Amino acid sequence: MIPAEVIEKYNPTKLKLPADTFLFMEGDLPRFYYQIISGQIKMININTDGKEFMQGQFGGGQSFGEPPIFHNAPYPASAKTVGPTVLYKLHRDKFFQLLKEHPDLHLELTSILTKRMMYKAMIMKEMSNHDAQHRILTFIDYLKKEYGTNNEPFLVNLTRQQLSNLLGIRVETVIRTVKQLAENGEVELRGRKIFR
Amino acid sequence: MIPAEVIEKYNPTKLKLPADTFLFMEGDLPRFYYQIISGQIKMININTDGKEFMQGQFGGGQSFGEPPIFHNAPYPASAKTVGPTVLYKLHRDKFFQLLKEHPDLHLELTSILTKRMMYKAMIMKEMSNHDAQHRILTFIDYLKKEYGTNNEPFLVNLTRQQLSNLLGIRVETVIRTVKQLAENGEVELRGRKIFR
DNA sequence: TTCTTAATATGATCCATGTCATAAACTGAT
DNA sequence: ATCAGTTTATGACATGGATCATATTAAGAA
Repeated sequence: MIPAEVIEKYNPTKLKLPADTFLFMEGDLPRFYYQIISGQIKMININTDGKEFMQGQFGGGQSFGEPPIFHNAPYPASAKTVGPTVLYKLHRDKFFQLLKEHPDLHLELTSILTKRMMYKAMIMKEMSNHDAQHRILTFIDYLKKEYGTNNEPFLVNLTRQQLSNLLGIRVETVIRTVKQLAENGEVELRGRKIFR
Repeated sequence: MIPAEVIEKYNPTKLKLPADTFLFMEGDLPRFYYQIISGQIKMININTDGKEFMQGQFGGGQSFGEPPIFHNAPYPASAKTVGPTVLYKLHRDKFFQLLKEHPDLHLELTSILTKRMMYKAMIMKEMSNHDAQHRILTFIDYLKKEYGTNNEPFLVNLTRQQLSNLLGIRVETVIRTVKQLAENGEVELRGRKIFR
């Protein structure tokens, strides 16, 4: 999001992390702005019973975990690398300075944050709807609208396990519900891949 | 949020609405920035079965419904007045101009948006936790931390119906669960009022 | 005050999803 | 090619919250 040549003027640290490593934990206080150079980060909550709920996932060029920086509030979720990941780590003070000196980038950040808010609003709405078919279908439609091209059958490039983590539904339920959706003709299964 | 003297330089309209009036509906495209002068607005989703889920509620001085403006995306929820409400209505183009000309207010907006994001993250986490007691208790603790003073017993100034709408739990369940929480000693009931 | 509406309350019943167990299919690493 | 870990799959069963019905209490309007 922040161009490399800009962020590097503010003396960020570069961080290299192996796969499946926690960068920070839910409850930690934020001190840095993070931006991914390569790799992926997921923000997750772990329930009391050890089940994972994914708040979001971010890849190359994307930043994450900004909201608590603005309030010195504890992180609402933990950040974990998905694969080997390299990222910029910029102290919050410098981050604020950067925003101040680059109004255009500040506006871009606002744009990104509002997009994530709309995503969260959608998920919350679906979660308040206790119908698994509806939840999964709406989510797939969101993905299609967001990442799909034209009217081609759209490949849902997520495992059932991931859908489970993203929607807060148990994986067995996802498996059975996807099967139902295929029987209804709402989605198409090619092998195990889900299309819509 | 935006001081009256600033916003008025951008020629906003003033809108007076009676109670229980929809300002815009889920799915509508956004054209204006809204800021409440007096009264209250709630942002809600209505499920297929007519049940209401509240995304947020806003009062005097607060703005709402900004995220879609940044993307020309449909509102993820409807806005409805709670009581008689007066608000500023500013065209999006002028709103962006205002942000550009007032970096301090832009930063304040970012701060407000990130706070709401953290709220949503918390609710999502709780919603992925299928335990009613936990959900209600965590929510009350959030309110206490946010609005409570010191260590005084904190009055949860919401009806069980409102808790139901905010958490996506049926009102009967809220009633029964609050009763359980009182029996556990987790909350105190004075009459029907909930304290913690 | 009276009327109307919303909130609270409680019991009975239902059912979709969670839970648990087990196994096969797949994937990636060594 | 082999092994370990993950994903998908399926059945049996349990259960917490949803639903439905009904009644009481409280709050706000006329």
